[in-house]
Amino acid sequence: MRILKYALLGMLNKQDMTGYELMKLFEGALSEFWSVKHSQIYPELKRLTEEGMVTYTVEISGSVLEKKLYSITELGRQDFMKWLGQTHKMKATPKEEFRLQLFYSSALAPERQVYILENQLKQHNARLEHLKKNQSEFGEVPKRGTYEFSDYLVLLGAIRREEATCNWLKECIDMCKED
Amino acid sequence: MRILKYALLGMLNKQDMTGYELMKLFEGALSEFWSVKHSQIYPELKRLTEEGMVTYTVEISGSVLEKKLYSITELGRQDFMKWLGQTHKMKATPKEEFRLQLFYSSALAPERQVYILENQLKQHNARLEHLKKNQSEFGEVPKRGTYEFSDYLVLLGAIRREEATCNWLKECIDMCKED
DNA sequence: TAATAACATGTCAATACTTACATGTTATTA
DNA sequence: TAATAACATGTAAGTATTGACATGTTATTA
Repeated sequence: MRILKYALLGMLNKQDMTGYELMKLFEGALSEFWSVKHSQIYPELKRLTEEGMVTYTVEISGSVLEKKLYSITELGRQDFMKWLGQTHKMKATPKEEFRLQLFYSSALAPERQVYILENQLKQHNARLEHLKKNQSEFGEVPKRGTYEFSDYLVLLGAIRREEATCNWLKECIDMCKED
Repeated sequence: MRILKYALLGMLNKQDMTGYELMKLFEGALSEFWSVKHSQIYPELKRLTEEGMVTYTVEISGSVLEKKLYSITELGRQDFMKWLGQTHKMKATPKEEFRLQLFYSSALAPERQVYILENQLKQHNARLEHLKKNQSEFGEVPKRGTYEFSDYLVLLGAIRREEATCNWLKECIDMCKED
C-alpha cells in the first residue's frame, strides 16, 4: 500500500523539509495516528528520490554538517493528490494488546481483572489530559481550509477516541464490581 | 513481543482446537482487536509445538482428511498466565490511513473533503450497526467470571469506539459546513 | 450427480516495521 | 571549556504481516 510514501509526500507538499524534520513531525501530533522510525524514513526518501517523486539539495549547516532538504516534484504531487482525493476502505481494526488481554481475563482473579482495567484507565486518562492541553493551545477553532483546521480535526479525533476509551474502561470496572 | 503466541495460547487455554478453528475465531468477534491470516497461524502453531507450549493429536475427519487438534501444555499455560496477569504499557497509537488523509485534506476542495468524511461515516455506521446486532444476541449481560462476560466487555469496547468515531466524523462534517 | 462452498493445512516471496548498530556535527548549559 | 543534548544521516539484522501460491477433502445444494 506504501502509505508511508503518502505520509512523507503530504508533508513535503506543505513545505520543503529534511529527513530529520520529518521524523520530528512523526513524533508530535501525527503520532496519534501514524508512527515511523527514522530507520524507515531515510530509506523511503531514498526510494522516492529514485522514483522521481522528490528531489533534494544539500545544505550546509554550520561549517561542514550536510543536510538534505527534500522537495516534492510535480510527479510526486500528482501521485499524492490522487491518493488524497480517493475514498479508502476501512482497514482491519488495529491490533490492541490490552483488548486481547481483557478478552481472556476471565481466567484471572476478579481483583486482578479490575487492577489491569484500572491501570489501563490511568494510562488513557494521562494521554487524554495531554491531548486536551494541546487543544487548549489552539485557543479558538482555526479557519476552514487551513492546515491548522485539519490539525484541529485530527486532534479532536484523538480526544474523542481517548474519551470513549476512558468511559468504556470505567463501564467495565463498574460492571466487574457490581453488587 | 510474540503477541500472536498469547492470542493462540489464550484460545487453547479455553479448549482444544485445530488451526482452522483458530483462524475462524480471528475472523469473528476477535477481529475487533486482533487479526491474523492462516499463513501466520500455521507456522506459529508449529513453532509453539517445537517449544513445547502446545501438543497435537491427529484426528481423521470423514475417511481420510487429517486435522490437527491442538492442546495447550502445562508449560504453555504457565507462560500464558504470566502474560495475562501483567500490566502492559500502551503501544504507539495504531496507524489509521483515514486520519492521515484527513490531516492533509486541506489541500482538497471543501466539497471533496466533506465527501470523504461522509464516506467514512457511512462505513463506520455500518460497522456500528453490525456490532449492535451482535450485542443484542447476548440478550442480557453475562455473569461475571465467565468467558461470555469478557466477550461482552470487548464487544462493548468496539461499540463505544465506533460510536465515538461516528460522533467525531459528524462533528467534523458540521464544522466543515458551518455557516 | 455435478457444482460449489466450506473444511483443512501448509509454503514462499515480498512488504512493513522495529531494534540495534554506526558515525559525526552543532548548540546549549553548567 | 567540557559535557551534554539535540541535530543529522544512514545501515543491518531480525520480527511481523500480507498476499499469492499450492493442494486436497467433505458437505451442501441445485
